[in-house]
Amino acid sequence: MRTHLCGHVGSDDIGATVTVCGWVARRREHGEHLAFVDLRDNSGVVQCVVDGDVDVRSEYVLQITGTVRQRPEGTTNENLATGAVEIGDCSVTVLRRADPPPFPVDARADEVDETIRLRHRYIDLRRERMQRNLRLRAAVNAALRSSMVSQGFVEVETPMLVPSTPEGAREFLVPARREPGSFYALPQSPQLFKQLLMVGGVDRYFQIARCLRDEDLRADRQYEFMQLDLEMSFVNQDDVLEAVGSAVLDAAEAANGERPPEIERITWREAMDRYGSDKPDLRFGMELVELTDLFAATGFGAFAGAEAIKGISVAGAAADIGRNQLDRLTDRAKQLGAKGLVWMKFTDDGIESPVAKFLSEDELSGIRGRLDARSGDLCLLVADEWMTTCEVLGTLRTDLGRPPVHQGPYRYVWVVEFPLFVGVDGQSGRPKPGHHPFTMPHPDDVDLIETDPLNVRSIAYDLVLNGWELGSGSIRIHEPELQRRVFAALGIDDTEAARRFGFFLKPFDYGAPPHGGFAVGLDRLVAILAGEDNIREVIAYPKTQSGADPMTDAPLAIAPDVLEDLGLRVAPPS
RNA sequence: GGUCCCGUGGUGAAGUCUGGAGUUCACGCCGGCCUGUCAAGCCGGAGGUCGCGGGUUCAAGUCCCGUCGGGACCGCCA
Repeated sequence: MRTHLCGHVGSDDIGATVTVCGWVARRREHGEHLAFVDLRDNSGVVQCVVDGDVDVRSEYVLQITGTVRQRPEGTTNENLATGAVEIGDCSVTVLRRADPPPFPVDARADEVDETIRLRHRYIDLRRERMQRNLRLRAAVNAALRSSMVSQGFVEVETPMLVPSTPEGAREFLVPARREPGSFYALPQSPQLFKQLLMVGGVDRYFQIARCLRDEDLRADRQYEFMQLDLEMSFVNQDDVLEAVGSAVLDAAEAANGERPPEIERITWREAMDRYGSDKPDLRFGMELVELTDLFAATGFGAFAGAEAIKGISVAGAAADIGRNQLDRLTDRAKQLGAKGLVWMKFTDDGIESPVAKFLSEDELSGIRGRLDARSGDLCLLVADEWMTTCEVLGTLRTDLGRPPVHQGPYRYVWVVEFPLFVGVDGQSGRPKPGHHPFTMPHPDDVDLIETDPLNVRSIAYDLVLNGWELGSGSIRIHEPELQRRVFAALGIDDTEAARRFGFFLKPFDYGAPPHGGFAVGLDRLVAILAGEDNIREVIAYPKTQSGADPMTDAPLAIAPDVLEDLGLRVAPPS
């Protein structure tokens, strides 16, 4: 139907007769003898000069045949890739008339209510931004797949109808028609299948896998999302990081034409200490500063005996942040679990702070020195348990200092040595698994499993980019004795383990190789590479925060006879 | 489950704090004029349940209560 794509018509084609197809992006009519039609397809826009009486409206679908020619002197359009030429002497075929679109099909739609964009997503997708994002996503996808294949990974598909397991995220359930009352679950990840592929001798598995979790949606979370999922046998942590890292850097290079530097590493403890987050954004400073030792003998009650006292310095913020905002920061700190927030403004006149009078000269000068505070800086201090102090200041750090996601540079970082257990279950009093219960403990800490579980590190690691968690993985336990000890710490005895994980662990007895793996969140990776701060912008048909699709109106009520067939009955609303 | 913000012709906004006629601006749409424009220009026109329901008031887009929808965040996401 066509000889050229609109965006590809150029000076090389001058004199040629071409046929292009596309949508009317804009038209400019100059009476009965002259009109300009900007025709758009996925490659861009080209100006066509048509007779004035052709009935052509916005978004009509046209086939245009004409002759490419240089534009007359002084009429070239620098803002258009094809702006040096135009298609003249056009004959126009209207392939489909179109109603006026509900919103402008150009950059102005960036300001349009997202519900309206999603209701008419097929129109939204015509826009350059959406086309660019979809293509970037496809390029990242292709690069990841190519990288994995070249590294010897085998692409294996795993089922979408899987057994329900009580662990982890809430699952979507699918009724089993042939067995009323029984259900499949949609996989929250291919976790158990990929580990069993290792038992099955696949050695190196990968999949660009769809995962489904029935948890509340966020800017970086959808019910359905994609992961580059992988698992490897006979490997240690370095082998996994190397494989994942080169795939991700290959993809980043494919997306932006520039290969990021090697990915640096930081331990979980250092990330918490310095950035107050297990997903540190390394693009900016404002690091947390250790102050605990300054107050070993303090007379200030709020600081006395605190496990950790830390501070951050917000350069030049003393004048900008008023009392009102400081109160809000204090509220925020309390919401996050801190007992309070101490602020200090360092000015030419000295120190302004509600607690200055409780602190000694040495303490004040110590704070100022450690935080390297200059006149005009605002310092925020928290004294609490170590974890709380770190997390609260880490959140305030990003609240106050974080650049927009599209602002470079890209700072990839591995966060390693996550704790094996995090926190304590309120009911059982037992520690809770940090990653999942099959995660390998750090070899140096194995003896602490029984004596000091909360200080056991694990061979679990995250990949972080500009403060977003891109993915996580671990080396898995493959020996039954070690697995038994970890289960014991979690309060799971042999009977319980067999009941809950038997289908998964029994195969290991037939010969599980040492193995480990990783999963990269594809939507997040693509969003950041595309400069979007919301993964919906890189998903063709995303759902709203309440899980609805304004285009199809899913989810919908189901007819009673269909439910009957599945052996289901809907309970009346309570 | 919770906190905060938003909802006004097809689209984006102003109007809401401090109640007084559906008022205004830009884009789009319809009609007319126009032979070199380019997010064309000029002239004219149409288009509204101010998300929905209730309340206060002589009077509600505006104040109060509820509800629905959207967004950001907390919880949740082993």
